[in-house]
Amino acid sequence: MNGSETTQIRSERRDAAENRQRILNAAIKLFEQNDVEQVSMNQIANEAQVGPGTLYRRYKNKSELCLDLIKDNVDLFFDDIEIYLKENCSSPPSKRLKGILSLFIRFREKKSQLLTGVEDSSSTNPPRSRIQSPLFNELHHLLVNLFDEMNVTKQTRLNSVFNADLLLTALSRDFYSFQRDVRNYSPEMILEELCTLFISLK
Amino acid sequence: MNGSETTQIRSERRDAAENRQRILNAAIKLFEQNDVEQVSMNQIANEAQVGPGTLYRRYKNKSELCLDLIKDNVDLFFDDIEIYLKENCSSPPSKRLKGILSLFIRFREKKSQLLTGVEDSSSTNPPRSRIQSPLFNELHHLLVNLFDEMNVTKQTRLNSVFNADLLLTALSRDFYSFQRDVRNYSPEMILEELCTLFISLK
DNA sequence: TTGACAAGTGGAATATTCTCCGTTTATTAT
DNA sequence: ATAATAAACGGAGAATATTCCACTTGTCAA
Repeated sequence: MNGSETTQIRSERRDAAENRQRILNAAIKLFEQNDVEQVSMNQIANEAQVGPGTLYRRYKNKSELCLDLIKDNVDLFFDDIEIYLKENCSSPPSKRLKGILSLFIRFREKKSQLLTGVEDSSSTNPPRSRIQSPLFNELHHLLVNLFDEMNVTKQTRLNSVFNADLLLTALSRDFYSFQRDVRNYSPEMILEELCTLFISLK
Repeated sequence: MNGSETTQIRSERRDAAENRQRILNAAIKLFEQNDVEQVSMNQIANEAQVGPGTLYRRYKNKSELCLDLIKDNVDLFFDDIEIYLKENCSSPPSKRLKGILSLFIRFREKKSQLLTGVEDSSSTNPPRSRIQSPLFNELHHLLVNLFDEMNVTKQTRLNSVFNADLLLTALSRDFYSFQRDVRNYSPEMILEELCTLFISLK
C-alpha cells in the first residue's frame, strides 16, 4: 500500500528518492565486502555517485544510515516481541523478560554487523550514551514495565529504570561483544548470566 | 650488536623527556581551557611546539595522553584502596566491595574530565571495549576477588568475572554520566542501586 | 673525543569527517 | 506550459586524525 494520503508535507522528491536508494544500495554493497566500521562515508558517497554533502544531508552519520538499513528488521523484531508477549501474557513477568532477552540476543546475533553500526558513532556525535536510540528506547520501555510487574509479584522495590538501563547496556555492542569475543561466552551463557543477575532470585 | 648481556633499556633521551614534559604541559593548559573532548591532538602538538608525528610517537591517542596525565592520581587512588582494604580486612566482603565502589565513584567525580578522556578514544582505536585499560584491569581483579569471597561466604555460585565486567561497565563514563546527567541520580544513589543489584541480597 | 646508530624529530602527505554555498531541478499554482 | 520556489545537489575546502620517512641528535663504547 502506498502512503499517498494527502500529507501537507511535500513528499520526497523523485530524484531524491532515487539518490537515497542509490545510497542504500551502495552501503549494502560495501557493507557486504568490508566491516561496517571500515567503510567511510566518503566511500559510500563515492560508490553511490553522490557528493558527500548529499550523503550528509540525508544521514547525519553512519549510525543513522545503518539504522535506515535495518529499520525493517527492527520492525520485524518488535513484531516478534509483541507476538511473544501476547502468547505468554499469563506467564510470570520473569519468564517473559527472559523471553524478550532471548529474542533480542538472537536479533543481535543475526544483525550484529549493522547493529554495531547503529550504536557506533552515536558515541562520537551526540553527547553520549548509546542508550539513546529509538530501538533502545522502545526496549527500555518494555523492560521497565516487566521490572515493575516483577516488583509487584515479588513484593520488591527495585529500581526498574536503573535496572533496565543497565540491562540494555549489557546488551549493547561494547559489553556484549566483549563477552562474546574476549570472554568467549556463548549467547546462551550470556543470557543465563543476565537472568541470574537481573531476574531477582533475590 | 654487542654480545654482552646488558639488556637494560636505554633510558629516555634527554630531549625526548623535555618534549614529553612540554606535551604534558600543553595538554594540561588546553584541558583547563576547554573540554578534554574538544581539544585535538593537533592543537596539543601545536601548543607544545612539536610536530604531530612526535606527539603520536609518544601517545597513540588522546586516551593514552590522559592516562599519563592522571597516572599519579590513579596510583593514589589505588593506594587509598589498599589502605581501605587493610583497615577493613575483617569486614564482610560485601562491605568492602561497597567501600571500593564508593572510593571509585569519589575518584570518578573528582577527575571526571580526564577520566572521561582516558576512556574516550579507546572505543575508536583498538577493536573495542573500554573495559580494557590498566586502570580497569586492576579494578577488575579486585572486584573478582571480592565476588569470589562473597560466593564463599554466602554459599552462592555467581559468576564473578561476568559480574565484575558489568559492574565496571556501570562505572564507566557512558553509563555513569548517563545516570548522572540524564537520570539525574546523585553519586550516592548510583552507589546504592549498584549495591542492591550486585551485592546479593539474594 | 669520536663515530656509529638507535632514538627522536618535524612536517608533508593521505584519509576522513562534515559544512557551506552557489547551482540545478522537481513540483505546483497559475 | 511556465514561472516561482523550495528541495536537493555536489564539490570545494576546513578541521582532524594518523602515517611515513628523510633528517637530526643524544648516547654509549672504544
